[in-house]
Amino acid sequence: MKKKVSLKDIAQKVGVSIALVSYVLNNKKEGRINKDVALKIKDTAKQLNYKTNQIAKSLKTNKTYTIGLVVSDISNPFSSSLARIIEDEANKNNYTVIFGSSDEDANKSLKLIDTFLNKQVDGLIIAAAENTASQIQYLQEEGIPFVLIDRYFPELKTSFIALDNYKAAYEAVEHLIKKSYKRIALINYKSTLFNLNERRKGYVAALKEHNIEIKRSWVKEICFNNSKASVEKTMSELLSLKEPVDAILFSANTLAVDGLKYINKHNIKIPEQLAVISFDESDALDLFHPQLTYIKQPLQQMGETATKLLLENIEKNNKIMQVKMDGELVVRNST
Amino acid sequence: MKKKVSLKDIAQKVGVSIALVSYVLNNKKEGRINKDVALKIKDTAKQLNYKTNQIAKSLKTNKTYTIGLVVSDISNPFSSSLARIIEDEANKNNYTVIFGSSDEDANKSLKLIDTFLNKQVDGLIIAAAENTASQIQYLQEEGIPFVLIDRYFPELKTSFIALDNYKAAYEAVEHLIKKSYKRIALINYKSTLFNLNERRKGYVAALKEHNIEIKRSWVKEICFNNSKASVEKTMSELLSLKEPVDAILFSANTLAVDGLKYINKHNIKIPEQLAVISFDESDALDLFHPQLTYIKQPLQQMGETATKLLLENIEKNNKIMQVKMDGELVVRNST
DNA sequence: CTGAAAGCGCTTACAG
DNA sequence: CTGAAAGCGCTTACAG
Repeated sequence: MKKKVSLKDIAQKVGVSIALVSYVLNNKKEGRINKDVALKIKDTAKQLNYKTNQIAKSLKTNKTYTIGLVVSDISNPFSSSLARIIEDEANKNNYTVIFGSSDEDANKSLKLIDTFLNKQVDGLIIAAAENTASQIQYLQEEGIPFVLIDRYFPELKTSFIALDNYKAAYEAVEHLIKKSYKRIALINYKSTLFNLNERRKGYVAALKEHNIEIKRSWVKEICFNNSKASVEKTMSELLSLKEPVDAILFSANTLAVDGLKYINKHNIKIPEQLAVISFDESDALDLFHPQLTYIKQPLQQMGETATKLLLENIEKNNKIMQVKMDGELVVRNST
Repeated sequence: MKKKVSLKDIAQKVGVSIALVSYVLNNKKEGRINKDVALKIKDTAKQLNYKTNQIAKSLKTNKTYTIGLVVSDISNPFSSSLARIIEDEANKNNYTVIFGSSDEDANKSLKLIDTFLNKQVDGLIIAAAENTASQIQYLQEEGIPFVLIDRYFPELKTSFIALDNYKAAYEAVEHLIKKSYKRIALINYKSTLFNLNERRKGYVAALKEHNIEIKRSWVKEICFNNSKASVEKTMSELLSLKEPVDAILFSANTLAVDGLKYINKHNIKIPEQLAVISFDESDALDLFHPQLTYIKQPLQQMGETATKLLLENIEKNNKIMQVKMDGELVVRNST
C-alpha cells in the first residue's frame, strides 16, 4: 500500500506548521487566517489528495462517528430493512454503521458489543437477544449511549423504540374472531424475550375477552434454531387435531415463511380452510397467493426515531426515552 | 460516559510500566516476564474491566481489523445474504465489517469508499455500481486491498468473484427452449454494468444458437429507480403484443418480485400462459405458486471466497485473483 | 495571524 | 526481566 499523505506532508510543502494546516482544513478560526495561505493549503491538500486519518482524529477527539448495530440476523428482511433505514439516517449525520448478527445468542451478542466498544463506537443500536439484560445494564452503568430497538427489558429503565406488541397481537386476533374464526392458533418463538411474550399475552387476552376458551394445543413455540422442520411439525399437529384450528397467527415473518411453505406443499386452501396472519411484512408475504393479512410495523419510523434518539444522546444529553409504536393490521385476502 | 480504564491505570495500580502491561496483555515476550507480575497485571486488568482502545492501537499498528462492504442495497435479500456470509467469515478472523448501500449511484459509492478509507479500513469488498470504474482504479493505484463481488469491470485487472452470467443466462434460456417456449422475453435493468450485459448476451446467444429470431420488443430494460411501475408497464406490453411472449427471464430477483406481483394481480397462469425464470433466490420466489425456476448463485461460496481472498491480500501479498463461478438452474414448476 | 508543545492510548526497538 | 522514550497523525489551549 502506498504511503498516505498526512498533515505534515502538506505543512512541509506549503511551509507552514501542522497546526495551521489542521485549522484550515477543519475551517476553524476562519477569517483569522491569511487568505492566501489558507487557499494554498487547501489547494495543496487537494493536489496531494489528502484524506483525513479518522483514526488519529478519533484518538484525539474521542469521537469515531461510528455506531454499532446489533441485529438478530442481517439476512432476515426485518433486520436488513431496519439496517437500511438506520444506515440512511446515520449517513445523513455523517455517521457510519458497523453491524453484527447475534443469532439470538447471548454470547455472540456480548462478543459483538465488546468488539464495538473496543472500536470506540459513539453509540449502539441493539435488537437485544434473549438473556442479554446484564449486557444492557452494563452499558447503562458505563453511561454508553445506546437505544434498544424492537426488543427491550421492562425491568431496565433504558431507551427503547418498540412496537406495542400486546396491542398488535390483540387486534390481529380480534380481527380473526370478527371474521368468525373459532379455533385460533399462535405460532411463536420459544423465548423469554419480552416482545414475544407480549404477543402471546395479546393473543390470550383477545380470546379471553371474547369468551373463547383457549386450548393448550393451540399455542406453539418454536426454537430459534432448526425452526423450519419444527414449524412443519407444528403445522401438521395443528391441522390434525380432532378439531383442527381454522386460523393461525405467526408471530414473526420467518415463522410465517416456513408455515406458508408447508401450506403450499400440502395445498391447504387459504382462507377457506385456514386463515393466516403474520407479524412483519416482506415480499414473500406479498407474493403468496392469496396475499397475506399482516401486522405492519412502522419500520421507517422506528429506525429513524431510534437513530435520531441515539445521535441526540451522543451529541447532547444522554436522556432516556421509551417509545411504543402502534402496528397497523393490513387486511388482505388470507383472512 | 464514565472514564475508560487505560493501560496507564493498570500500570499505576500494579506499580509497573505501561510497556510491561502492554506486553503482558498482548502475550508478547511470554516466558521472559516474571510470572507473578504477569498474573497480577492480568488480574488487575480483569478487575478494572479493561478494554483495549482499538483506536489507539490502530493508530500505532496501522491496522483496524475492519473491512468496508459496499453493496447495492442492504435491504435487498441478495445484498443482505452476502453481507451475512461476509460478516461470519470476517468475524471468524476477528474482523468487523462496516457497510453502506450505493443505490447503484456512483456518487454515493464514492462517498462511501472515501469514508471507509478515512476510517482506515484494512480492505474493501465492493459490489461495484455503474460508472465506478475510476473509483476502483484509484483503489488499485493506491494499492488498497479490495475484492469486487458480483460485478466487475473487464477492462480493469482487479480481483473479483462473480457469477458466469453469460453461461447462466444461456442455460436458463436453453432450458426454456427445450421446454418448447418460442417467444422468450428478457427483463433486465437498464445499465452498463458488465454482469447485466453478460446476462443479455447469454440470452441472445441461446436464442441465436437455436435459430429463434429475436424480436426487439422482447428485450426490456428497467431503470433502477421507479422500477416497480416500470416493470408493470413492461409486463403489460409483453403480454399484449400481437404475439404475446410465452416466457420471461428476469435478470434479478427484485425485477422478478415486481413482475410476479403483476402476474398475481392479473391472474396469469404460470406456467401454462407464461413461463418464468429468475436470477437469484429468495423466500419470495419460494412462496409464489407455483414455485419459481431460478438461477441459484453460489452465495455462500462467493461471500466466503471473497472474504478469504481479501484477508489474504490484507495480511500477505496483494495478489490478483479472478474467479467466475457457475450458477445452478433450479428447475421447479414455473417452466 | 501563526507556531511550539502537549497529549489522546497505545506499541515496540533499544538499552540495561 | 523491565522501563524510558519515541512515535503513530491528529487537535487545541496557550503564547506571542
